[in-house]
This record gives sequence, C-alpha cells and structure tokens, in this order.
Amino acid sequence: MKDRKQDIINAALVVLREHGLSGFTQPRIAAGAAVRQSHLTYYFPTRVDLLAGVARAAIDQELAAVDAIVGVSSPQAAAKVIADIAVRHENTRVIMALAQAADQEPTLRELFRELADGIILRASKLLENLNITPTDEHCFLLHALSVGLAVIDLATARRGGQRRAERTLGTALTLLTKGTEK
Amino acid sequence: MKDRKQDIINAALVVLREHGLSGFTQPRIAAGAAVRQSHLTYYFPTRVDLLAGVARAAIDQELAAVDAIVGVSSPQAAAKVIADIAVRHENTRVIMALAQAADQEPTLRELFRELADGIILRASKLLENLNITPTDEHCFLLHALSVGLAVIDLATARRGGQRRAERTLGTALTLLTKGTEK
DNA sequence: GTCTATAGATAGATAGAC
DNA sequence: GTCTATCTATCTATAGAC
Repeated sequence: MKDRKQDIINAALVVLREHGLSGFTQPRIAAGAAVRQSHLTYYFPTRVDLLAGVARAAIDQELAAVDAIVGVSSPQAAAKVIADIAVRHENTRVIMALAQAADQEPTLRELFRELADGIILRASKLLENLNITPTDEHCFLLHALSVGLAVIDLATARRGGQRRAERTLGTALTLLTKGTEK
Repeated sequence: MKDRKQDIINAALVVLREHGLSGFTQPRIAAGAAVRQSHLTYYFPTRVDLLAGVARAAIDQELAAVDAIVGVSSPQAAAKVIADIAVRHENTRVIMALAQAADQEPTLRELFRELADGIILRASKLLENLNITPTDEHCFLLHALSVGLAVIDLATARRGGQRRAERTLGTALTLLTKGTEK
C-alpha cells in the first residue's frame, strides 16, 4: 500500500532541490512521482497547496540537517560542519525557493519564519557549547552569515568554496569568542 | 527617437525587482516596455539573451547602490547604510534572481562573479575607512552577512527588520574592530 | 532593418468517469 | 473516494509582412 500523497511530496522535494522554485511545475513533479499531472490536483487542489505541503516537509528536513551542529564543541569543528551544509547546493536551492515562496505568498511566510526560528534556536545551542554568550545578535549574525555564504557559493560556484566558507565562519566564531571574553 | 533596447531592459529590470526570476516573462516585460511580446525576440532572440542583457544593467545598478558606503567612516554609520540596502526588498529580489540565473545558466555565472567581486572591492574600501584590516576573510564575511540579512528579511518580513539588521551589522563591525586592534 | 501574426510548447485547473 | 481526459491560459519561438 502506497501513500500517494507522500510520494508526491517526496518528488516535489527532489524538484525543489534540483531546479528551485522556477522549476517547480506540476508536470515535472508528476513525472517524478510516477502519476499523472492531473492527479496532483486531487491531493493538492492548487499549486500553492502543493507548495505549502512540500514546504512543511522541506523545513523538517532542513532543520534535521542543521541538527548536525549539536554536540560540536570547538569553533573549528563548528565552522566545518556549517560550511559543509552551506556549500550543499541542493539545500541552498530549497532555502531560496522557500524564501521566494514566502515573499510571493503571504500564506507561506509563517512557514519560513518557523524555519528561521528553528535555526536560531540551534545556533543558540551551538554558541552555548562554544562558551559564547548566545545573544539575539550573535545567533542572528551566525544565521545570516550562513545563508549568505550559501547563496554566494551557489551563484559563483567557485573552486574552494567549502574552504573559503569554513575560513570565514572560523573567523566569525573566533571573533565572537574573543568579543565575549573580556 | 527612442532606444527600444534600453526601454526593454529597463522594463525587464522593473519586473525582476517586483516579481523576481519566476515572474520574468516576455509578456510581462513587453507590457512594461509598451511593445509586443514578439517584438522582444527581435532584440533578444532568446530568453537567456534577454536575461544576460538585463543582468548587465542590474549589476551596474546594484554596485551603484553599494557605492553609498563610500566615505562612511564610523561602524555605526556603516551598519545603517548597509542595513538600509539589505532591507530594500527590490534589491534582494534582483540579487536572488541573478543568483538563480547564474545557478541555472553557466553562461551567466561570470556576470554574478563580477557583481560579487565589485562588492568585495567596496567592502575592502569600507573596512579601510574604518581602520579595520581588510583581509579576504573580513571582506567576504561582510558580504555574506549582508546577503544573508537581505534574504532573511525578504522572506520573514518581520517588523523591525531594518533595526535588527543594523544592530547585527553593528555587532559584526564592532567585533571586527576589536579583533583587529590587539 | 523593424515589426507582427501565428504557431508550438507547456503550464494549471475543471468536470466528470470509474 | 480515486483517478483521468480535456479545456483554457500562458509562455517562447518562428516565419514572414512591411
């Protein structure tokens, strides 16, 4: 017994990972889920419904990926783990797709906020592990920096992007450490 | 005497600012430029050609906006100027559109790199003005942080975004200052 | 050289068959 | 309740008129 709805969502997630929001079309998703396009509209009456369903799944998946930072206790290790996530272009495409969707559809904005809050929470835990005072600014800084690194790496696709991101994150975490101890 | 080509590029820029890459369609652009859709294909045979033309103009425009940081000499003032740019959603949509286009069309990647390099150059000048050693990491950090702040603000659309971005940038610039003087 | 009518492809949504 | 044939809208590209 198959769960069609889940099949569709999984296929839609793959599409977001590979093609971003502009490639998020019913025909492509239907092909991936091995159902007919018109079949999608039974489970998800409109495109936005489908987008909301897949956003829910994408957020859970992204937060699970970010959970890799739990238990990290040195700035160097943290920089490496975050950089690894940031240069994974499939992740970045999903994030950008969610951001655009939130921008276009006010309905979906709450979902993106949930993602952002989840990341801030995890950033807070990480900073605690590193003995850095996890103020709002520090957490937000780390989040924004990671997002920016991911977007720039996706677009420039330069060699050594992973190392560059890692070094930049290392610099930031070192500065945060120094700034805290005084 | 009108310069049709320029009219079209201007209209296309407006579309990118308001709708992003997914809204970048020939009919919409043609309407904005007050010409027929099929007319566009005379000046720009394919969609990618048009995208390349408008990317060129968008980059010049974005770099001109970033030039607002020239002459700024205090961290607080710099934080404010950068935050002002970051929360201007029209700018962010253009940046994201260029990033996506670069991701999808290898042809356009070089254009995005040019934008990134231009921003890094300006970041370097800013840091010099602030008496912060403008290392590669510092410049890249500032760039990535700004991009991340912009994307997050676009997607969450939370109140007080401007102040939050400003505070975060202020924190970062303060840390950079402290980290440099030792 | 400049512009347009029209074709060809692909998207999303509906009404209705099983 | 599950699935499909089909319709309408919209997008890009071409061939050809002026």
